Amino acid sequence: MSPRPRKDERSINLQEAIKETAWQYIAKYGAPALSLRAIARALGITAPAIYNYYPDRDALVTALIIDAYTSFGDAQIAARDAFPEEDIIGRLHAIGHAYRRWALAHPQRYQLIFGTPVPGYVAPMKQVLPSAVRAFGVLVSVVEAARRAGTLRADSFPPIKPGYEAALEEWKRFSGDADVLSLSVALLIWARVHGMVSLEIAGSLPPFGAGVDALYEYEITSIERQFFREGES
Amino acid sequence: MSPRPRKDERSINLQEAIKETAWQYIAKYGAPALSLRAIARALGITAPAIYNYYPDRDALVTALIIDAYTSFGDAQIAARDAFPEEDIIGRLHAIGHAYRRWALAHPQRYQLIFGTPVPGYVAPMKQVLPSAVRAFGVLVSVVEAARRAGTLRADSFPPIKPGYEAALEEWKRFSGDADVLSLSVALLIWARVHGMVSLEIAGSLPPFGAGVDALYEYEITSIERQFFREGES
DNA sequence: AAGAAAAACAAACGCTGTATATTTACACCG
DNA sequence: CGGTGTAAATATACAGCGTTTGTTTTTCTT
Repeated sequence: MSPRPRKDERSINLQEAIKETAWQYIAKYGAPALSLRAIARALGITAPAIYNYYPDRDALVTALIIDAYTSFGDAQIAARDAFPEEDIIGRLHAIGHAYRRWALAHPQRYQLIFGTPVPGYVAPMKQVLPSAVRAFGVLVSVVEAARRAGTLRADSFPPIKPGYEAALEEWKRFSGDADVLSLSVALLIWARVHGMVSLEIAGSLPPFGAGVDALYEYEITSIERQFFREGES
Repeated sequence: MSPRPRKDERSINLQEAIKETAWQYIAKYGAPALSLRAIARALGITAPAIYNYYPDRDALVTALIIDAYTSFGDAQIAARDAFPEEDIIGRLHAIGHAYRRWALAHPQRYQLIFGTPVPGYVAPMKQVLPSAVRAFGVLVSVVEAARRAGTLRADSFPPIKPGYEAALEEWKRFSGDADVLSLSVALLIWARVHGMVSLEIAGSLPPFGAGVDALYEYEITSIERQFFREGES
């Protein structure tokens, strides 16, 4: 009846060790090649033993995705907080470049998050959403700060259909009770950045070489010019 | 010594039938779940028989991707040619919406093209590039037409590093010998459109409902306003 | 008719995720 | 201190996968 904690050291370590080994394999051979048996082999255990820590492969993938989102969010939070609260353009710039830098540094993680890396897998929103919202809430918070400061240039922004406030509760919690407008603008910015980064990671871009840097920088500043007024300093 | 054409009817039919069945399976269960054995089962043949038509699964996937690109390109060409050559904004608008319409109508094909749908698969550029270039050459051609007409607003566009002309030969063939500037602008537009569409298809967008339509329309017109001057009519 | 080549097949190999049943080892309680 | 319950790891097994190999059937050319 009473849940009996075992030695607890090895157990928890194994749970983490499984994820760690999984990351190594993903980094080496790509996310879709993830194999429970290979992980078990590397850890010196048998494949079914993993089922003591994750009910099935999808659960492991979910855990990996959450970890990836957390790392992704950390990177963006750090980038944002490197600039003072009032320097909205500075924060935006930093976030945009941190986004690409993280994605290029961990392309497999990025594809694990946004791609369809595993055959039958669909991410369970309930578990993933919090960490995802935390990561994208960073951008939302800065946009919202601009809106509050009156430097958000979004007069002609299309009115988004109402009636989905409930679904966005979680977003608001992590982004300082952002307005729906800020959320929409952030969404569009996110889409632009994701578009370029995902194409670059997938190798779908022509061999522009170092030119991609310039193109990305141009896109970031385009976004800033389109949506943000200079703050009165 | 002499290559002997067989009855040719059944053979070619089977080659096409394999692709057709593959599409049905992809539509039903998604691209990553593609299985040679399942295809063979549906066709009433054995799995190794497929190897007479495609050397391995990757070759089949490549053929499918090329077909998808062709269909994708057809849709964009049709959209463009529905407007007269001088109506550049009209053509851009049509292409943009045709892009999303095709992607939403064939999400699996879209992910097959841009995602990493099959475990160990990497698309062989040599075979895929022509059909890919044909599809994106449509946008490039319209941007180039604007440049020639003097309505392309890209003064502040970043200078892309030179030295990659050779790699872009193919692009030029399909886009009316487009200038490098047109190519770069088209690339940025493509990235923006792809960003929003890919997020929508992946289900990563919040449940904006019909609001996505408005958001997409806004993004399209934003692109037009940023990069294109009204033609003197 | 004879020979060559293409197409299909049957069987097998090694791999995968997963289910089941069994053994081992630890933690607690009387 | 010994018994007991539970968690963790195991061995075994199943069905499915892509692919290889060797063999047989079919079909066309000469």
